[in-house]
Order: sequence, then structure tokens, then C-alpha cells
Amino acid sequence: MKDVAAAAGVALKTVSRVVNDEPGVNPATAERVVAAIAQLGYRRNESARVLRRGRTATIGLVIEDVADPFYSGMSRAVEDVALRHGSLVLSGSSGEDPVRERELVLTFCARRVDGLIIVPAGTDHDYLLPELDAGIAAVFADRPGGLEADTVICDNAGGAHAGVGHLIRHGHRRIAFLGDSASIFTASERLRGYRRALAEAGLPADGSLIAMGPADRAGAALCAMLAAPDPPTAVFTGNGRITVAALRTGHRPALVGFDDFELADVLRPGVTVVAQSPDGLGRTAAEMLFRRLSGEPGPAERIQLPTRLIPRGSGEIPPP
Amino acid sequence: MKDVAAAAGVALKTVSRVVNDEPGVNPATAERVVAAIAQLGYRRNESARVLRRGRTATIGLVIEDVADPFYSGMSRAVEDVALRHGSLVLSGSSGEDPVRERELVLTFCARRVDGLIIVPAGTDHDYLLPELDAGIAAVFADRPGGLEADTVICDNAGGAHAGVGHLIRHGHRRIAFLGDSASIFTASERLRGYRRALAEAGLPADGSLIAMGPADRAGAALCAMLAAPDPPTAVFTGNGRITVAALRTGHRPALVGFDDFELADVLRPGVTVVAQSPDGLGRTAAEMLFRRLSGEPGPAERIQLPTRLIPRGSGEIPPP
DNA sequence: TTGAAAGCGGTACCAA
DNA sequence: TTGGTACCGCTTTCAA
Repeated sequence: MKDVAAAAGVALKTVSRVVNDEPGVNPATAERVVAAIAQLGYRRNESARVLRRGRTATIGLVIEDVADPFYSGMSRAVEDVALRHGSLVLSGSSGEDPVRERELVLTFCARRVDGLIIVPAGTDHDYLLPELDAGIAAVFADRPGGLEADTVICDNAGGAHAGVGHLIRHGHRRIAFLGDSASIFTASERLRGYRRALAEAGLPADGSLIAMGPADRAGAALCAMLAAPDPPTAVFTGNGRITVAALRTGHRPALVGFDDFELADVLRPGVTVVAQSPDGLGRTAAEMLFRRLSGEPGPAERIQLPTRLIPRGSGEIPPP
Repeated sequence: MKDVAAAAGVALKTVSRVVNDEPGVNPATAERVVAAIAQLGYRRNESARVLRRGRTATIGLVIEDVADPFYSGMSRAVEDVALRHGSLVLSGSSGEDPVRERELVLTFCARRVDGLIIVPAGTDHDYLLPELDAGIAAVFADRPGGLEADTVICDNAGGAHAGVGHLIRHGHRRIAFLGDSASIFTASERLRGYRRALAEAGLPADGSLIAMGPADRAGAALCAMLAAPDPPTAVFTGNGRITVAALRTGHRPALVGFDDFELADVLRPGVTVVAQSPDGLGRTAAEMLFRRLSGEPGPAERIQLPTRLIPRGSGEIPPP
């Protein structure tokens, strides 16, 4: 910038004014400056600007895994909103590890991101308190975090309730639930919806029909259930990866899965799902964050997004 | 930091030494400083550090779309390598738009990223030259860029050649090619491989069996071909999205697709694919970038990764 | 309309 | 082993 000022024969401050479109610069002067900028290939150093102004125009996004279609869809939505607000996105995958989540968040904070969108891996977020005090905004997405803060989740219990109810209406009385580890908020919420649907229909709760754990064990769990005496006639799968794991077993009981996925309509039969919107989650979280960043006051909000049942065939198979 | 120094009763510089693990600090002094840091909840301001040191420990990643499984896989690999090198990743989606690509790259450069990994949307990268001169390293991934720079691509022509050859060996003589827009490097390379395979087998090149364009038109193109007199008995699809579009038509000619995808093995018949490795692409590009950042000299390298044919059924269907 | 000078929060270099 | 000071490149404040 100094060089530009010298080349244009003006003071540093004048160049700064031109670069920032500040008013009160003689058009002729401005033109000289612009010419000098072009000629020298000058580009403003954002680090210096950030240092001085305090705002980085960058937000941090911590998700579980970018390579998971659910989170990458969410990621894209966040990116788009950020772009509209002139911000960039630093992102990182926690891999469902609270320690890694914390490291990522603190690293982002050290870079002075303006705000954070976090898909919490852990439940304790006290480490965030000093950062929030320091003025960094935070929004939890997909799951609530361990402290009062803006949160966007989807209607997990309601969605599972609707999906299981759908199977019940098609005549099933023994319905299995394959879910992610019970320690994960979304998994336990969905289990709750499943239980409520059974109870409302007056069906017994049979613990042997419930398997909670990582997706790579879901297939084996399903096979075991189907091989047992009095097997389930239908399955509700608690997330996209588990649905795929169940399909991969080759068994084709009646099935409704939480999360939509590409090719769900191409399989035979088509896979009936309870769809949530990764886009909606990302967009809503980002918009909420930017609203806070632009100074919106008020207590922490909690937004719940609806789910949608999409019948495609697998959920309409009657019991044998 | 000033406050910490005051609290610990030492000079600014000493705090700096402690924070950076520089040698030559009395353990007792260091301890006092550490205590002051903890008590004040001090955290180093990275912006200031960057301003002074010139290195941001951040790299920029420009891909086509994070929500595309191919690129999100690549993204994850880049993120992992970056993390191992203590760097963060700023990422953005170009949406196959050269203007947006340029904007993203320049924005990243203004933030003084140390290096860039770019999946080029355009073919003209002269806008990068000043940045390269300014010392920013760049690696092109998935496609070559418009200037001499390190590049990692996969063996597109060879992969397509293998896939089409596979169909030919199973007796097909009329094989359609559904590819992305011919202006995209990978698409034209794969078309080249297709042509070479036909030529080597002494098969005629029939232009009516070739359709190039965005994935959302591929389905209609396939339907039109199959409805025409003397239809193809087999199809080679030029990328993952086009493979899915072809499957979605409901027609099931013999098919080999470029790119592996989740559920390819669950469909009936399983989908035979030419797999490339998004991970490998991301990892290799990132490692190359960090090698340059650590000062490795030498001319631009070009690495080509192999592809792998995975027979699953759809590619082994004989002609009727 | 333009400019000079003081800092933002660190690091680098040199002196004590 | 420790401290002082210049300075990174920009914005802000105030004066001309």
C-alpha cells in the first residue's frame, strides 16, 4: 500500500480510502490510485486489516465428517450463506471425537473467526465460555450442545415416530430399531420416537429388537435378529449409513430409514425414508449466526426443522 | 500478551518466548508466565502473528462442489494431510464457473493462504501468475490448469479404455458413451479412451452413440438412443452423476461407469465401475503442496494416478 | 479533500 | 537468560 501511495504520489491514507470505497476522494486522485494499484498488482493484506478491525469475515464450521453426504450437503449450504455475507468458511471434521472437536474450535478461535457453527461431538462445551465472552458467536447444529446457545436441530423424535407409525399402519407388529450409539443425541431422540409410536399402538417394547451402535455393526445386528426365533417383520434404521448397512446384508424386510439418500429411488423396491434436510440445517444455522453477528440481541433460540416421510415401496411391504 | 507480561512481571518478549516454546527461558520464569496465561485466559492472536511472520498455516481448496461425494472425499483427504502439517483449510465451491473459481482463489490469496489446491473450472490461469510470484504455491488436482504447475490427475483415458474394453470383451459392438461437457478435461480424456478402445477392436465410431453434456440431460439422451433404430447394447457413463442419471431411467443395458459410488454393489445387478480414488487425489495433491511449502525445488511435476475396474454384474451382461 | 501519526498484537533482531 | 525496540500493513483519529 505504501508502494502504491508512492507511485500515485499520494498519502497512504488516500490509498486506503480508495481501496475501501470511502467517500471524500477526488475522482481524479482516485483514478491515479487505481492506476497505480493495477500497475503494481497490489492486493490488500487481509491479515493486517483483520488485526486492525477485529473482524475476520471468516466463520468456522465443525462437523463430523465432510465426506459424509449429510454433512457435506450441510457444509455446502453454510458455504453459500457465508458467501452471500462476504465471509469465508474454515471447516474441520471432528470424527465424533470430543477432544478433536475442542481442538478444532479453539484453533478456529485463535484465528479469530467471527462465529462458529458446531455439530457437537461432545456434551461438555464449557471450554467455549471464554470465547463467547470474547464475543465469538456460536450456533449448534444437528444436535444441542452443552450450554445455552442458538441451536438448530430437526424433529428427530417426530420423524422416527412418523416412520415407525407408517410401518405399524401397514400391519407390522414386530419392528426392529437399528440406531447409532445411544450416546448420540439424534440417535436417542429417534429411539424415543420409535418407543412412543409402539406405545401408542399398544405394541410391546421388545429390547431384543433394538440395536444401538456404529453403522459398521448394524448389518450383523440385523442378521442376528432375523435369524432369531420370532424375527421382526420390519426395520426402522436410524440414519443413512445404517440404512445402507442394512441394505448391504441382502435381506429385504419392510424398511423405513431415517435420512434420504441418493439412489433410494433406484433400488428395488425403492427405499421409504424419513427425510430431513441437510441444506435446511446448514442454511438455518448460518443465517442465525449471521443474524447474531449483525447484532441481533435476545436469548438463545432453538429452531426445530420438520421431517418428511417419502414412501417408495420398502416401507409399504406388508408382513408375511 | 501485554497484560500477561504485566501480570507475570516480565517483558513482552519473554511471554512470546514461552508461548512459542523458544529455548532459553528460565523454568521458574516460564512457570510464572504460564500461570498468568492460564489465569487471564490468554490466547494468542493469530492474525497478528500472521501479519508479522508472513505464513498463515492455512491452505485454500477450490473444488467444484463440496456436496458431490467425489469432491467431499477429496476434501476430507486434504483436510487430514493439512492437519498433520498443522494447517487449516479454507474451502470453496466453484460450481464449475471459472469466474467464481477466480474470485475464490483471489479471495484466498488476499487472506494470504500459504498454498492452493485447485480443481480448475476454467482453462486460463494467468490471474494466478502474480500470486505465484508472490510466493504462493499451487497444485492443480483432478484436471490440469492453464499453466505450468504441479498437477495430480488420474488416468482418465486409460480408465475409460479399460472400461470400454471390458464391454467389448463381453461381446458388445454398439457401445454408447454418455459424458460430461466436452469442454471439461476429464470428460474429453475419457471420450478419447473410449474412442481408442473402439478403434483397437476395429469397431466403427458412431457419433449418434455419443452424448456429451451435463448430468441432468444424460437420462434423456440415453432414452433417445435406446429408442432409435439399431440401439446400443451397452453404455459407458463418464462420471458418477451420469451413471446415476442413467440408472434412474429404469433401462438396464449393459453398463460400465466411471467413478465408484456407494450402493453400486447393492443395486441388482451390481454396477461395474472404473474406480478412481478421490482420497488418493486429495492426499497426493496436499502432500505435493506441503512438499513445495517446505521448500522443495524443481520443475512442475505431473502425477497420474491409476484407475481400477471393479466388475459387479452390469458390465458383464452379454448383448441380447 | 488530503495527510500525519498512533496503534492493532505479535515477532525479529540486537543489546544488556 | 532477559529486555528494548523496530516493524509487519492496515485502519482510525485528528488536524490541515
